[in-house]
Amino acid sequence: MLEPGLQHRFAVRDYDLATTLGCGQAFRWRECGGVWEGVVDGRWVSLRQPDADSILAITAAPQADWKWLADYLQASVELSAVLATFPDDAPMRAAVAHGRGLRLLQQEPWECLASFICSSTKQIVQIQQIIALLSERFGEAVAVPPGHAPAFAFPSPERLAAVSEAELRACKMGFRAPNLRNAARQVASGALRLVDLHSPPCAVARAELESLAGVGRKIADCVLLFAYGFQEAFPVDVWVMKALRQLYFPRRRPTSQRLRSFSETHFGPNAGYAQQYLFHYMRTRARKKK
DNA sequence: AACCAGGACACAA
DNA sequence: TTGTGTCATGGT
Repeated sequence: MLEPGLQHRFAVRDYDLATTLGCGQAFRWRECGGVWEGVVDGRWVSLRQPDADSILAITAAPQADWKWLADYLQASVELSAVLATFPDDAPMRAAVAHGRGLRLLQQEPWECLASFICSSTKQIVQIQQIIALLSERFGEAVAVPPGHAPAFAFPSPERLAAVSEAELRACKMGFRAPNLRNAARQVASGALRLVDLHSPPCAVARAELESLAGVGRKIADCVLLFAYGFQEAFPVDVWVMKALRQLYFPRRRPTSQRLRSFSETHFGPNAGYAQQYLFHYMRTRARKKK
């Protein structure tokens, strides 16, 4: 039996852990035989879902409380209430049926911002590789179970601000390196205060993020949605663009203006959540028809 | 072996 | 306002 404090059971409903951790919103999870290992807020953690009603967490160090992980997993969010706000149309029904139990996580803002700065025109497996290299090389070692391979926290903005562009490029991020370095400097210096982006309206927080080089509408929306919980943020990447064109405007040629206004009005107050279902659907449905 | 990937940006028309 | 080239790297 494990020491008390090293394990915890979260009671969940309508929660699919594998889909949630593997759907491309977070990049630090590795799955092995149904067990997912990752580092959240500098804590090594392994997760598994033995049955529909529970998620079991194991950590390497005793936890006084588990709020940090409950918040990250959004375990107490009533998913049915979210789904009820989605438009009742054929594409959305198909996407929801395909991604049962998919949840949005609540990630740490700096890690989320840095990760998505590295994400542009990269496949998810490559993003995972970049983030793994960054963490191994520049992150602090964290406590792991006895005999377990070492694990590392996501590197702080202060640490990354002190890393050379060449060292960042060596993590395979290519032309994104100067953008990450600049963002780290802005955050480390206090010029950009990420903690202050929780309070203002979404559009104001978005403008702050977009002031960074290499951060446009899409990456800003990912951070607004995945880290700050702005449910109206609707990141449009190549897959979601494909969903809009193929599923909602087949055999038409909508202007980009039209697509934008459509995506801003059609999906309701939890548009960002709906977006993640469309993204996952387009990316993983049978044989990934391109 | 081409084509594409959770883009952003400067610049052209 | 919309279209095109560029950036770096590797999966499919």
